[in-house]
Amino acid sequence: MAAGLSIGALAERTGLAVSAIRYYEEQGLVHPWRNAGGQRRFHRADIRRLSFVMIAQQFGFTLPQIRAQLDQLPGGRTPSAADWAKISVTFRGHLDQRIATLQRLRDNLDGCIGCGCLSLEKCRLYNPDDVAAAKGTGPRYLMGDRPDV
Amino acid sequence: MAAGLSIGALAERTGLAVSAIRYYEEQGLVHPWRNAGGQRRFHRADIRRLSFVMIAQQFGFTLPQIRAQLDQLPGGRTPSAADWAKISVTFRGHLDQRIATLQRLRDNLDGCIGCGCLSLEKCRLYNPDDVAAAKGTGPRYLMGDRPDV
DNA sequence: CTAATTCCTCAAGCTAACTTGAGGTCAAGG
DNA sequence: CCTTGACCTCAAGTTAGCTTGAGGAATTAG
Repeated sequence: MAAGLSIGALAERTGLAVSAIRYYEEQGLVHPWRNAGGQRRFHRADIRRLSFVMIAQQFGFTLPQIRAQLDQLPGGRTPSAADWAKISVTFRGHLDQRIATLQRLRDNLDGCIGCGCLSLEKCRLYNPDDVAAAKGTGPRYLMGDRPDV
Repeated sequence: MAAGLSIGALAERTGLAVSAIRYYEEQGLVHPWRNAGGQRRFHRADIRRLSFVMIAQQFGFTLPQIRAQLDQLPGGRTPSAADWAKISVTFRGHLDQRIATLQRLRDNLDGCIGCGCLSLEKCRLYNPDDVAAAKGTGPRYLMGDRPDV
């Protein structure tokens, strides 16, 4: 024991699939070392790291975005509560933005209910400033509420 | 003229790519007819239909979900303003739900800032009731804020 | 009438975030 | 020591929402 967690143990602690953890390593979200036999060993702090990944995903962040956040954690030592709190504050900001955007959309919708104008050029919903308009040609993944890190 | 819009014309009016419109037809979101030469012809009302699709996507709806909404429009005649307004009301409901969910998440986050507990089992963020917990094995597409039509 | 557009149908490719499978190695219990 | 179970790598498959390309037909402008 105490020689680090195996990938299976980490999977059990986090609820993630083993394959998912391997994938996260590939994406630079965790950095396990290898034991003599070539198997991955993880710090216990990686439980927290992966939990953060799961939460951030629920908030709509992509893995590269999450990686950027995690990269701000100290490299040498185990991250402290204060380190995590700093990241949480950033998070809170993004959350506030998303809520505000949705509320603006809702208000616009309210203005449109009843008028049935949904498709008119004048309609603010049709081309809201909020939403990153026309990425390229089509509406490819333009989900307006993706946090824009 | 007046014999229906060509796919190119519709693309120009909506800002969508021609390929996207063909794809939407395949998904049952629009139902063009064919002219003598086999080319697609669209109703002018389809501009509105496609605009609705774009807006709904910004709200995070999937194409099947959007289709379900559109299928509620009258089949025989051109949808009236009242028909569209009815759909808008449904929309408004989903929006309200999403906003409420995000606000709950934010409140939970506030409770966690400073304590650095992000990964503890006790943390409400770690396993919020709101979020459809563990779909299957991994966190595959569990974005909590997808409207759950 | 002809050349340039536009349109048609497939089939295949793309991105994100993983999963599944094949074929083989390592570790732990009896 | 041997067997079982956990682990390894690498390639390919999955879903959503489209795009791109090939090869060919229809429409339209001059």
